[in-house]
Amino acid sequence: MTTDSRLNDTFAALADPTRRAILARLAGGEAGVMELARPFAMSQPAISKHLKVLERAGLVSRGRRAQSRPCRLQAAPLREVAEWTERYRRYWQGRFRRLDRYLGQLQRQEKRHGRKSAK
Amino acid sequence: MTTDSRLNDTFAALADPTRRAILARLAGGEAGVMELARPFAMSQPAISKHLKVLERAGLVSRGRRAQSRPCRLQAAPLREVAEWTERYRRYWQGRFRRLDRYLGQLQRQEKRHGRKSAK
DNA sequence: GCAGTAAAACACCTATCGGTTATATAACCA
DNA sequence: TGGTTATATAACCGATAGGTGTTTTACTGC
Repeated sequence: MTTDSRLNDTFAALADPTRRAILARLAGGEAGVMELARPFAMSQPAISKHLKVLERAGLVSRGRRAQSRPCRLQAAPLREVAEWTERYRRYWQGRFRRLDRYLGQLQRQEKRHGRKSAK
Repeated sequence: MTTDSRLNDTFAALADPTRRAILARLAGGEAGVMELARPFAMSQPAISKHLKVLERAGLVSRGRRAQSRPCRLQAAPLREVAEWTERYRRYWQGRFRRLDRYLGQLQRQEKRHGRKSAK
């Protein structure tokens, strides 16, 4: 498993709002499937599937505690996401002013004699 | 468009290695579709589709320059990703030692009188 | 052993994804 | 005009994602 292929799974897992909400909930402590499912208008099997996706991505791990199989957050893959994103930080920060001005210029040109207003 | 729904598109766009490679290439400066397609064993329409996904996510914008429609990186959505990820930083860093010990304990218990070895 | 409960597994459906080939469009050049 | 180049669009395809309802499995407590 390369970092790159792990990023595939991680990003894919994070692309669903239900799954992000589950992670947010788990940030407050471990929880069982029923408990995780409660806030959602969704069946228990659906939540189990989401959990499996999160588990494959290494974002949650599971234990056993009576009949419950509590999930807990595993944040390591998020570190990889943060590291990947970091490489682009300078592009959204105020550096590259010269480039920004140039690009802004292009954009204005485009607007001026370009698209006739998309809806 | 809420931040949350934008994150859906952004994460989904980033979940594909071809698209991440395109972004990496664009970090070095703008490029046309043909140029972006060259390194991949993939047809030009496939690349155009990937670009449309990136464009919908606001990660690239496009100009016009003779017959070419040069793409350039728009990093703003990546900032949102970074900000979202940041909320979990403490979970992958060395803090929460107390919690970690507790969880490790649970895990050991689980191993001791748990699953009879899964395959 | 039996009843109850949490979760998983199974079978199924539909929509979307990621690719293809073929064709259309748009801008430039002769 | 007609040809060339760059890109987009359309139609199609197989695989997978994300749901559903129903059925098992695994554990607990009597």
